[in-house]
Amino acid sequence: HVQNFTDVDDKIINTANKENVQWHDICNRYIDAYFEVMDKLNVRRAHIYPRVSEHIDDIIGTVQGLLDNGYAYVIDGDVYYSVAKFEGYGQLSGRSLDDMLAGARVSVDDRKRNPMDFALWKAAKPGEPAWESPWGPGRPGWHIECSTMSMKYLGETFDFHGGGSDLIFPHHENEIAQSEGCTGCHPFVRYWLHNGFITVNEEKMSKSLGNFFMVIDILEHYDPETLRFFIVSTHYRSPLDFSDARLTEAEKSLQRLRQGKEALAELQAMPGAGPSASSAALTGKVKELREAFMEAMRDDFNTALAVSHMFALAKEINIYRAALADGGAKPDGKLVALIADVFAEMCSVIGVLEETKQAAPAAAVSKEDELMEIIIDLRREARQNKNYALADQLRDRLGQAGIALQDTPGGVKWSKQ
RNA sequence: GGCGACAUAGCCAAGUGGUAAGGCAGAGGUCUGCAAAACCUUUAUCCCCAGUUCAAAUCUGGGUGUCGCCUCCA
Repeated sequence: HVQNFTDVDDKIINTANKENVQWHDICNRYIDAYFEVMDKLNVRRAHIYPRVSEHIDDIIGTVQGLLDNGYAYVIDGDVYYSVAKFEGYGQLSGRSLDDMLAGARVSVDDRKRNPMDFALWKAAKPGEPAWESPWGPGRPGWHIECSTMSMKYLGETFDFHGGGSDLIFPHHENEIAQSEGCTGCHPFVRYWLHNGFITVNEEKMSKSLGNFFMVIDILEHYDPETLRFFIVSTHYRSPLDFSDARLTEAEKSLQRLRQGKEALAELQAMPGAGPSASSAALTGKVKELREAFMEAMRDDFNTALAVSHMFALAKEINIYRAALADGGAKPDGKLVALIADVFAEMCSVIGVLEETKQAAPAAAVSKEDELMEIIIDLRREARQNKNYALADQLRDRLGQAGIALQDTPGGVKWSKQ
């Protein structure tokens, strides 16, 4: 699982110039914040996080390959991709070059052979970071990095490529053209996974519309688990409308599963007995629910359907417990163990109500540890208040003192260098 | 204007040919001194019109509505 960071782009450069800091400081700030939030949401880490700035040579290699194969041309230190040369251009987004030109509202750069041609390499401008290349100093275009880095770590063809559905055109379309044009290998990607938008009041959440809010802000009002459950409650391809009412609803739904888990804990605490006719029937039912859950997940990650089987399991637990209470009987020990396994497995797949990780045995906490904890807390608070200057300052000064901070799934860790 | 997606109960949301999962809210019930909490039960014929089929929410055509892409955001 590879997830890349675009740490070279116009917005970063502009922000760095405005704040009079290095562009990579801006990147580190946001990458840190990203990890912090994803960890809270219980999002598992990818295996590799490549950055554009660390793969310039690879990117130059891809551009050169496209030039060699006749898919690209150089103009004044810029390198452009010639879309007309790539036969399958438009296939992913279901539009032809003619369609695009008919509806185009793009201002035409008459140096380009075709209005739809896009930049692979941009000649350097004053005040911008630049790298040497065979075409002069410059920086990568906006699509090439994804082709280069994904293929470097995953191969010329790989199984899944994700991204928002707004990236289908032109970004993913261009990725295909670049990758297949360079390698001659088809397909570049076997399955595309395009997620729907988060909307606010039925409108796409975006920076340009100004109607966005940040996860860190939402987490001031809702548990990370609630937010996660809310997101999972609909299929990933569908749009998801954000509102307090929806989140409150998710919170209540999740509460129902928590109750089921508590009822299960009660059953586990009771002395077990052997199987009975009714427990045999329930055992079959539980196995069916497990299979149905897995089948839903196998079918293009149908989380909404999968979750419904969790509710069904919770209901069975409640009914079983109630029946035992009425009759004063003991639960079937093997059945209870099965239910616990299945429930835990479902929770693990969905990423909610997981068993809290066994806390490390309370080792002697040194004064140093305590102090660092205070500093890390302060930095977290600064970030939450969007005081990034202070947060960065804290990190930098620790760095000067030879102490490195690192984001990990368990929180921020520190180490002496 | 070009291209595409979607339209299911009060709300959210599964379901790609065979008589509509689930959650929230609502209603009824169990429990409780009352109440709350919790649990159980319960609530739709699938935007409109026409067509294909023994059979359609699911396929086809037309209409209406909503959203998205067509931007150096990647």
